[in-house]
Amino acid sequence: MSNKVRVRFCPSPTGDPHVGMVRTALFNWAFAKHNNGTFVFRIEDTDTSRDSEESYQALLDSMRWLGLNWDEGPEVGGPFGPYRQSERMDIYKDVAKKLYEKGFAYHCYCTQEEVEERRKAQKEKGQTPGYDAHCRELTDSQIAEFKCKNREPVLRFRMPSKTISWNDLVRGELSFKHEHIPDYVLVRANGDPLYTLVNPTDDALMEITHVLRGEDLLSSTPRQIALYEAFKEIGVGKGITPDFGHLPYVMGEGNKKLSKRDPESSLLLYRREGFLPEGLLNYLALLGWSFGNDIEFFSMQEMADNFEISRVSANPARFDIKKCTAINADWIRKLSVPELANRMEKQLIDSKILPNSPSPEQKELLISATPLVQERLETLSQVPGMLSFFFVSESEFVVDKEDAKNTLTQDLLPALEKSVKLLRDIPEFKTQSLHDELNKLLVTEMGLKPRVIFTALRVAVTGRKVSPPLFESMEIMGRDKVISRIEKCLKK
RNA sequence: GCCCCUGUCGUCCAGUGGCCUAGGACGCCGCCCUUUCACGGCGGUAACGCGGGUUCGAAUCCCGUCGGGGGUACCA
Repeated sequence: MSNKVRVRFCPSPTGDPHVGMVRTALFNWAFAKHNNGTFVFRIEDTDTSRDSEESYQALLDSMRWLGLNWDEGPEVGGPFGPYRQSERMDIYKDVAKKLYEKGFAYHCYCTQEEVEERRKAQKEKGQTPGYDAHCRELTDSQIAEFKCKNREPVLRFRMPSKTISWNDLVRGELSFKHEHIPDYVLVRANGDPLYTLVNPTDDALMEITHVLRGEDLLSSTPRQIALYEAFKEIGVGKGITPDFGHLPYVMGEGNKKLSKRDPESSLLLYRREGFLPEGLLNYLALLGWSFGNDIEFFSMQEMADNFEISRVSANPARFDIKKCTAINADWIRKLSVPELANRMEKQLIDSKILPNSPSPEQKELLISATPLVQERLETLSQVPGMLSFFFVSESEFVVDKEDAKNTLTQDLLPALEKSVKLLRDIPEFKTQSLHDELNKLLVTEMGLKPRVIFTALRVAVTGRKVSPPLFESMEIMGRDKVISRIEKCLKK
């Protein structure tokens, strides 16, 4: 069991969770499940200036909403905890010390300005800019001199002079020459450990075997691999370097990476807009991965069963809201009626159309209305607009002005009057007989166009041109409500 | 500038030397169904960035070129 797959998802709690992040989490999750491995959830909150408790909570909440359950991590625990980096500072301090003592890292006294200036000079000469190893071999007297100037050193990693290559899980063989990977900072002058140190440290300590992360981390991989080799020497972790796989970007409109700042990248937005976690995840899975056949509609479990990392594409994918919506609509249609009704209920409560605890009658009404809208919903946010007419009281009910224009016209009033009479007398207030009788009266006898008169009735009864099927809606509402609404129109 | 990644319909994905006159999905257009809108059904639209090779044969291999993205931090 020692070669068990262990992967991690390790976001920073800064700002709202976004869809690119979800995609990364999903692929890690699927990879873990597929390989019967462990999915570790770790919080990288070492940057106190940017992290917030609020984001942290939003992160956990989002992961739970999506159903991306973790085997180890916050609130779940596990043998490698704690899983929040802010609680692991002593560990990093210790690793940094070992690195320094064994000569894998050194103190660098250069100021940021000095480094920047030399970088500029390198650029002008057409060289790869980067730290020039200035402080690699300082003498004691040089160090003493810096100390006199009250300079606090940063801790820099001593990159080995060799080409570093690895077989990327999604991109294949990759290699970087040592002159392009300068010595980099592990610990700030003020003592704060950086991502460059804490991320590999925790991966090593948590015995992570596969690192699946965004393409943006691609260029930092060689330095991490070198760090792992040092870890092996100083006994941090089990001495294994994980396999790396770099996932392509999720792009927004145009050609830019979907960043946290883009509103359309916020997971919360999609949640608010009434996307189902199933639908969103299904769509995100398609961004960079496929079964290899033409199947595009699948559950997370099916994805996990079939997830091959080698099938992940390396090219960036644009997030297409239209397709995401289409898949979401498929998922809505796939839900069972009680399940959909349940989710719609939440939506209706949130938009104040239903009270916090709906009455049994309201619940029943919702259940019977659900099949009528199931195939016309794309997102849950459309529910209130489509169903409110069922629930509002007669005094609150209003006909949409725009929709009434050109549909509820003067010349149709006689027909509506006759309809009311018919509705009052019809023995069976059921879909079929309503359809038959109204059709007979209005179309056959009065010679009206079905399209015209039924649209008028629809607007009168539901308040909208677009609504659940008319006769079904009438049956569900019941005789009194239907008649009262038509009469209301007649009075005007 | 330097380094790295990447390049098939508008978008996402399929395609790893002949099954490709390039397939599916979303979008868009048209038709059918129909009491509106949808749903569903049917059909259409539309792509291998470019130039050289290699080969009997290339979207698939090689070289070049152009384009897109990222990195080049005491960010991640």
